[in-house]
Amino acid sequence: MNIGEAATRSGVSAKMIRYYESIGLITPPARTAAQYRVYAADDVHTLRFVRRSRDLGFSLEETRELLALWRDKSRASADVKNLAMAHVRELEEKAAELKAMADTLRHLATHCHGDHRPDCPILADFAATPSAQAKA
Amino acid sequence: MNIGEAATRSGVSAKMIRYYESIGLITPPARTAAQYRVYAADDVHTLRFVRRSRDLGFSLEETRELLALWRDKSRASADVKNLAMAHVRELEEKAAELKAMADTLRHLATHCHGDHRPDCPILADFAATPSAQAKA
DNA sequence: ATAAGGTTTCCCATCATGGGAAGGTCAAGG
DNA sequence: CCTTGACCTTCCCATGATGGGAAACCTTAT
Repeated sequence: MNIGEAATRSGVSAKMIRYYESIGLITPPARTAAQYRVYAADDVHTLRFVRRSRDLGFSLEETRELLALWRDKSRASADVKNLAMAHVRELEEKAAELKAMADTLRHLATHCHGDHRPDCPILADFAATPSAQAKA
Repeated sequence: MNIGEAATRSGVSAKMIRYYESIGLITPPARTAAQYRVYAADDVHTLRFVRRSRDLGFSLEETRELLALWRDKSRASADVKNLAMAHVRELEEKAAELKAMADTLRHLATHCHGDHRPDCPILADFAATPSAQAKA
């Protein structure tokens, strides 16, 4: 199948498939006489794997490791679990950070009248010295 | 004061100060005969404002709007509040997304032995067809 | 034969930040 | 007066993952 079909089937854009190939994440497929890339069903599996990994927030470098583990039939499941749990912690940290920002801002907003008057504690906080600021 | 001192006092790197100037976020300061940028105390306030805005997850474009509102003494606080609350919702959405990813992954990991054996439901899920996957 | 649509490579843009080079400047101390 | 070191200047490049688009080529169906 051509790259377009592989893209549709895997949910990875053709643009990204070429990019993944260029950085060595996936192996270059065969080519037709006219240089068209030709993919097999198995390549679509790999692409779906990558897609899934990306959807779960793994970077391409992490995805590369996961792919290697996936292909290594003799790897220990502990290796996979460690990588996954480390990632879980990162995700949870980032989520907590965003939540903290939202909480700070929401708190500031509750003290803002939100009417036609100009004075607003949100901007006042932004302009204040760091020591006097609401904690993020 | 020179850019270095402004950077230290505001918590914005000299590199970023120059960048903010280049994109018109902040106004170009005066220069010495030798082309050194000269900042006033007020410029440091502005930089701190930007820093604070960034720390709370606003993009530079959003920061630009906030700065404009800050400087516009006649703006309605409702405008600020609307902008802030829209951002709060964005932050909370992103946080929820990350949390969902973490939950999915954590769930998959609980079913992974995490020992020397090779079989691992995490990778199995990654390789599965989308319809059969744990929900993110 | 021609048109439509797929494919190729290549370059550019995003967003916010950092790194580093090559060169100019300033202040302190010998 | 000159050197040294710490600043400053501009300019270019890199990141990470993705998209946009151009110019050229291929394929397939009419």
